[in-house]
Amino acid sequence: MKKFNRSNYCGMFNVSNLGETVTLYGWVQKKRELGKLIFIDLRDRTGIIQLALDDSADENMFDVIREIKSEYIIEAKGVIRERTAKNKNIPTGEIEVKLIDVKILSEAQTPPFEVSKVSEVNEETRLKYRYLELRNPTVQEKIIIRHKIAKLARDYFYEKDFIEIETPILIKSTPEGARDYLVPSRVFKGRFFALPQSPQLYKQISMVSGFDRYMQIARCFRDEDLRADRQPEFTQIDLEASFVDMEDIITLAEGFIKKIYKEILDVEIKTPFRRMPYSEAMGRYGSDKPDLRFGLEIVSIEDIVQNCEFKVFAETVKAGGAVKGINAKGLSSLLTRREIDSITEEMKGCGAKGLAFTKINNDGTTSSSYEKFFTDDENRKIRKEMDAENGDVIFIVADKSQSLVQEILGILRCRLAEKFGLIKEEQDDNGKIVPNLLWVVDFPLFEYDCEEKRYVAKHHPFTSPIDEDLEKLESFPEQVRAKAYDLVLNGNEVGGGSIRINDPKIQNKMFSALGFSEEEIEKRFGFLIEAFKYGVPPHGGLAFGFDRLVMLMLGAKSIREVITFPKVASSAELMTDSPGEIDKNQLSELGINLQ
RNA sequence: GGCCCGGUAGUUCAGUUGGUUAGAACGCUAGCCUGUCACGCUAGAGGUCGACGGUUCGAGCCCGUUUCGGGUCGCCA
Repeated sequence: MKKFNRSNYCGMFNVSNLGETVTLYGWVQKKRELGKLIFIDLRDRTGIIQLALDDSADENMFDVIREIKSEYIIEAKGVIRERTAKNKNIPTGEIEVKLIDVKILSEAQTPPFEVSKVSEVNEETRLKYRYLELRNPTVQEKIIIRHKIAKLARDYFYEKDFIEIETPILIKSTPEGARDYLVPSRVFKGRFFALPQSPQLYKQISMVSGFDRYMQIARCFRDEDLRADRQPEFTQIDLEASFVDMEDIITLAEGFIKKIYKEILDVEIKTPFRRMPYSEAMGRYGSDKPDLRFGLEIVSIEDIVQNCEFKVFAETVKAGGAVKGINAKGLSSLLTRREIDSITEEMKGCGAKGLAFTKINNDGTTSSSYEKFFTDDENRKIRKEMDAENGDVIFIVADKSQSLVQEILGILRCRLAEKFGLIKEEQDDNGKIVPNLLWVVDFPLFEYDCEEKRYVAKHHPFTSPIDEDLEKLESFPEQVRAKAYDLVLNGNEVGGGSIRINDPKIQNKMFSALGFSEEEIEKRFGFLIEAFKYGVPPHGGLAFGFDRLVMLMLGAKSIREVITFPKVASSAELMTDSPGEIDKNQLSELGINLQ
């Protein structure tokens, strides 16, 4: 057996290598047999190169080549030569390798689908054979770009003197926020570790320790239901720094986003990014992560309808509720009655009591679910307020909950934009699509939890209030704004953080506003409070949702595309069939008895 | 937990008002083929129509249940 050494990767050769004798390793993408002339497309992670065998080769070579099938892994030795017939569709299409020797390194069963055609295959099948799907260059490229962004993150933050610190995966459960994944303790029967939802407390402790600037590409876990952009385990680019304010963190983050877009996509992003207070985002777009690439802003019509004959609207306003709408500009010809009905049903599914509409056709005729209850004057005013003209469709939602009305209209505007292609992408000077970036700021510090009947931290309990709102912390907690900031990219939350509390008095007020007892504080966060007693620098940080960021940069439809081994909606992993069953001995060792 | 969509050869799909033996393409197998690159030609194998139950003389098709996958609302400090 000859000892071969790899010359280079398949995709790295071109006409400058003519005449070179090379040794290649790769996967057989395709074999084309034309009698005594045989071609093989050999694939590795850099591309494809054609191997050629003609009757100048000896009979043994033909015997080996005839054995070779799709996805066999081979070692091929040959000479680079110019092709007789060139293929302009592939980068190596000018050249081919005239085979001198070939060896099968691994045979392969016929794969359940063709690696080159994975885009046509059902996702369930692809995920079961994820390793085959990942052989596809387009699929593989996303994982490689993910790697490149991770490298850029390390380069960028290392350069700025951030220290990468690993924090534990087995931690203490602090049941606030998302559901924890739990890990039973063998030694302490009946007690459990939790997997971190984020390294939040550890990164703050590392500030107490004086590391000053922390970064970690951290795996996080949340036992909640999945979405197209949400997995139960995901990765954050996690940051924390001491002696900084919100502006420092925002500038730092903007520099990072600018860098990765430039390096990966050659897109020029302008800084600073736009900022918008939470109240404005909710009021105009019905979302704390508004997509500003299209209009359809929310319009309030409480003033117009408060004294109208239509009781649903008038009484809602009298009860302190909201009546608001959006104008689906120019969509009347696309929004058939059936379409409107189906949208109405969908909005009901989101919690709307109903969805009132007025469709103004291009010829000026209208159909409306509510105009008959209003005077001509009132209808005129509503249309004027909505800026409605021929070709438009007005949608109105009424509810005693202001925020529900906003949120429903927020969902509606996104659905309409998506369905009817209303999104207008901005381009940079080179015609490349620029993402729409936005900081949402001035978040409320608290939000009221109807189920628990108490205030809960909107961000987390260590988020600092805005200085000027401090005095309201006890009197009007719902009015207190936080030094928190979320980064929104094309209507997706891709990062968020805050300046933390480092004054024990404020922290205590925060806890009491949250209704925590002394014992609860001690039990949940005792170690952090204790640590802070020994001195804590002013600090704050931010975490980017790494998977989501990669997904959006690559225009992927699902976060699963940028995670090498993702989970499906039920949170199962199809390739390994996890979670798996545990045998009785393992369970009894842990002191666990299943019902 | 709610709502919506889907499951038919290995893969992607078609399958008429419910009616004989469920089709096509790609892939696969065998044979032929010296410039292919979506190679071509010939022949062939391959199906518990997701599962269970019901209606019917008869079910891939209708009904119910269930399972798996996708989307979404709730949820995700």
